[in-house]
Amino acid sequence: MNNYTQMLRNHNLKATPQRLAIVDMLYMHGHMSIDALYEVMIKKFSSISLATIYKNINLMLENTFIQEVKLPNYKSVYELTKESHSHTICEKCGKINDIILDLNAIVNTVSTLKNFEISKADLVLSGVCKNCV
Amino acid sequence: MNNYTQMLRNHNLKATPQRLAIVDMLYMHGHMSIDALYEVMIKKFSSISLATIYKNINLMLENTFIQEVKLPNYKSVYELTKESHSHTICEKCGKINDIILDLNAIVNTVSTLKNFEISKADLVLSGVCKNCV
DNA sequence: GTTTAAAGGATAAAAATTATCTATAATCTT
DNA sequence: AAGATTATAGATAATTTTTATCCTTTAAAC
Ligand SMILES: [Mn+2]
Ligand SMILES: [Mn+2]
Ligand SMILES: [Zn+2]
Ligand SMILES: [Zn+2]
Repeated sequence: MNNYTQMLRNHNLKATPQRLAIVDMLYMHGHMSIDALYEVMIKKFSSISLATIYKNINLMLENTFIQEVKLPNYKSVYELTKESHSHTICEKCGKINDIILDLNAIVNTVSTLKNFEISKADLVLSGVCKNCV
Repeated sequence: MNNYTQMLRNHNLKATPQRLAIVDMLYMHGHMSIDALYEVMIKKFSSISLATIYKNINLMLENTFIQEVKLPNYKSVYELTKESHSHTICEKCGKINDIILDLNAIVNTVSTLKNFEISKADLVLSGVCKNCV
């Protein structure tokens, strides 16, 4: 019994094959839109319903198993929750990459300057990746 | 003839009252969702169609008169294009604020480190504003 | 004022997301 | 291991969001 099975059960969620496959796909592909997820899932479960994808994505979001990443000009993608990080997205090829950046300086500046208690910083850097120049 | 009239005409867009009102509302309110915009517009134009809002928002986005701001847990809001800036959003009251931050250090780091040519940096800081602590 | 091209409003259509319902499968209990 | 219990998958409908179409009106050019 793998750790995602256990993790799901700890939240009173049944470890169904569909659910574990979603987690698996997100683990393998990194960032996936609803459509992309449905496309790969239908190959494994020929009769899976799109509603099942939505229901599970929303459930996993509520339980913070996964995170939504909102991107300029693109549809949202979803990823397994991991260490807080930023994203780059290539405007040419659409490739999304994780990047761990130290935003403490900025966060602290804003906290003191604006008296704003920051709990989360979402940063997306758009541009052109090295493969597309 | 105000400057937005001229600006629209320069892009071969007719300066209709509806269009100018949208610009006006965005100027006054700062950041508005489609729904919020429709709500205030219907007060001025009792028979305005929601389609008109969508059509104009999309048109103005294409012409970069306005920008879309994607926020975690909220619907997108739109604002007049101005100097590049970041946003704070209060998780308690939903208030969105502009904040001008120097992201050059980070942008440069990523550019050289990852060979990624950055054209835009979208940063949203979520937390609790001073009025909501 | 007349012309013409674009835009507004009404409405339908399409796309995206959520809700409902029932059979089934996962987990719990014994 | 068998039976009881409960959540969930899948089918489908409903709702919500966004876009397209069509015709009339209006802004801008002449
Ligand atoms: Mn990521
Ligand atoms: Mn802003
Ligand atoms: Zn690329
Ligand atoms: Zn607040």
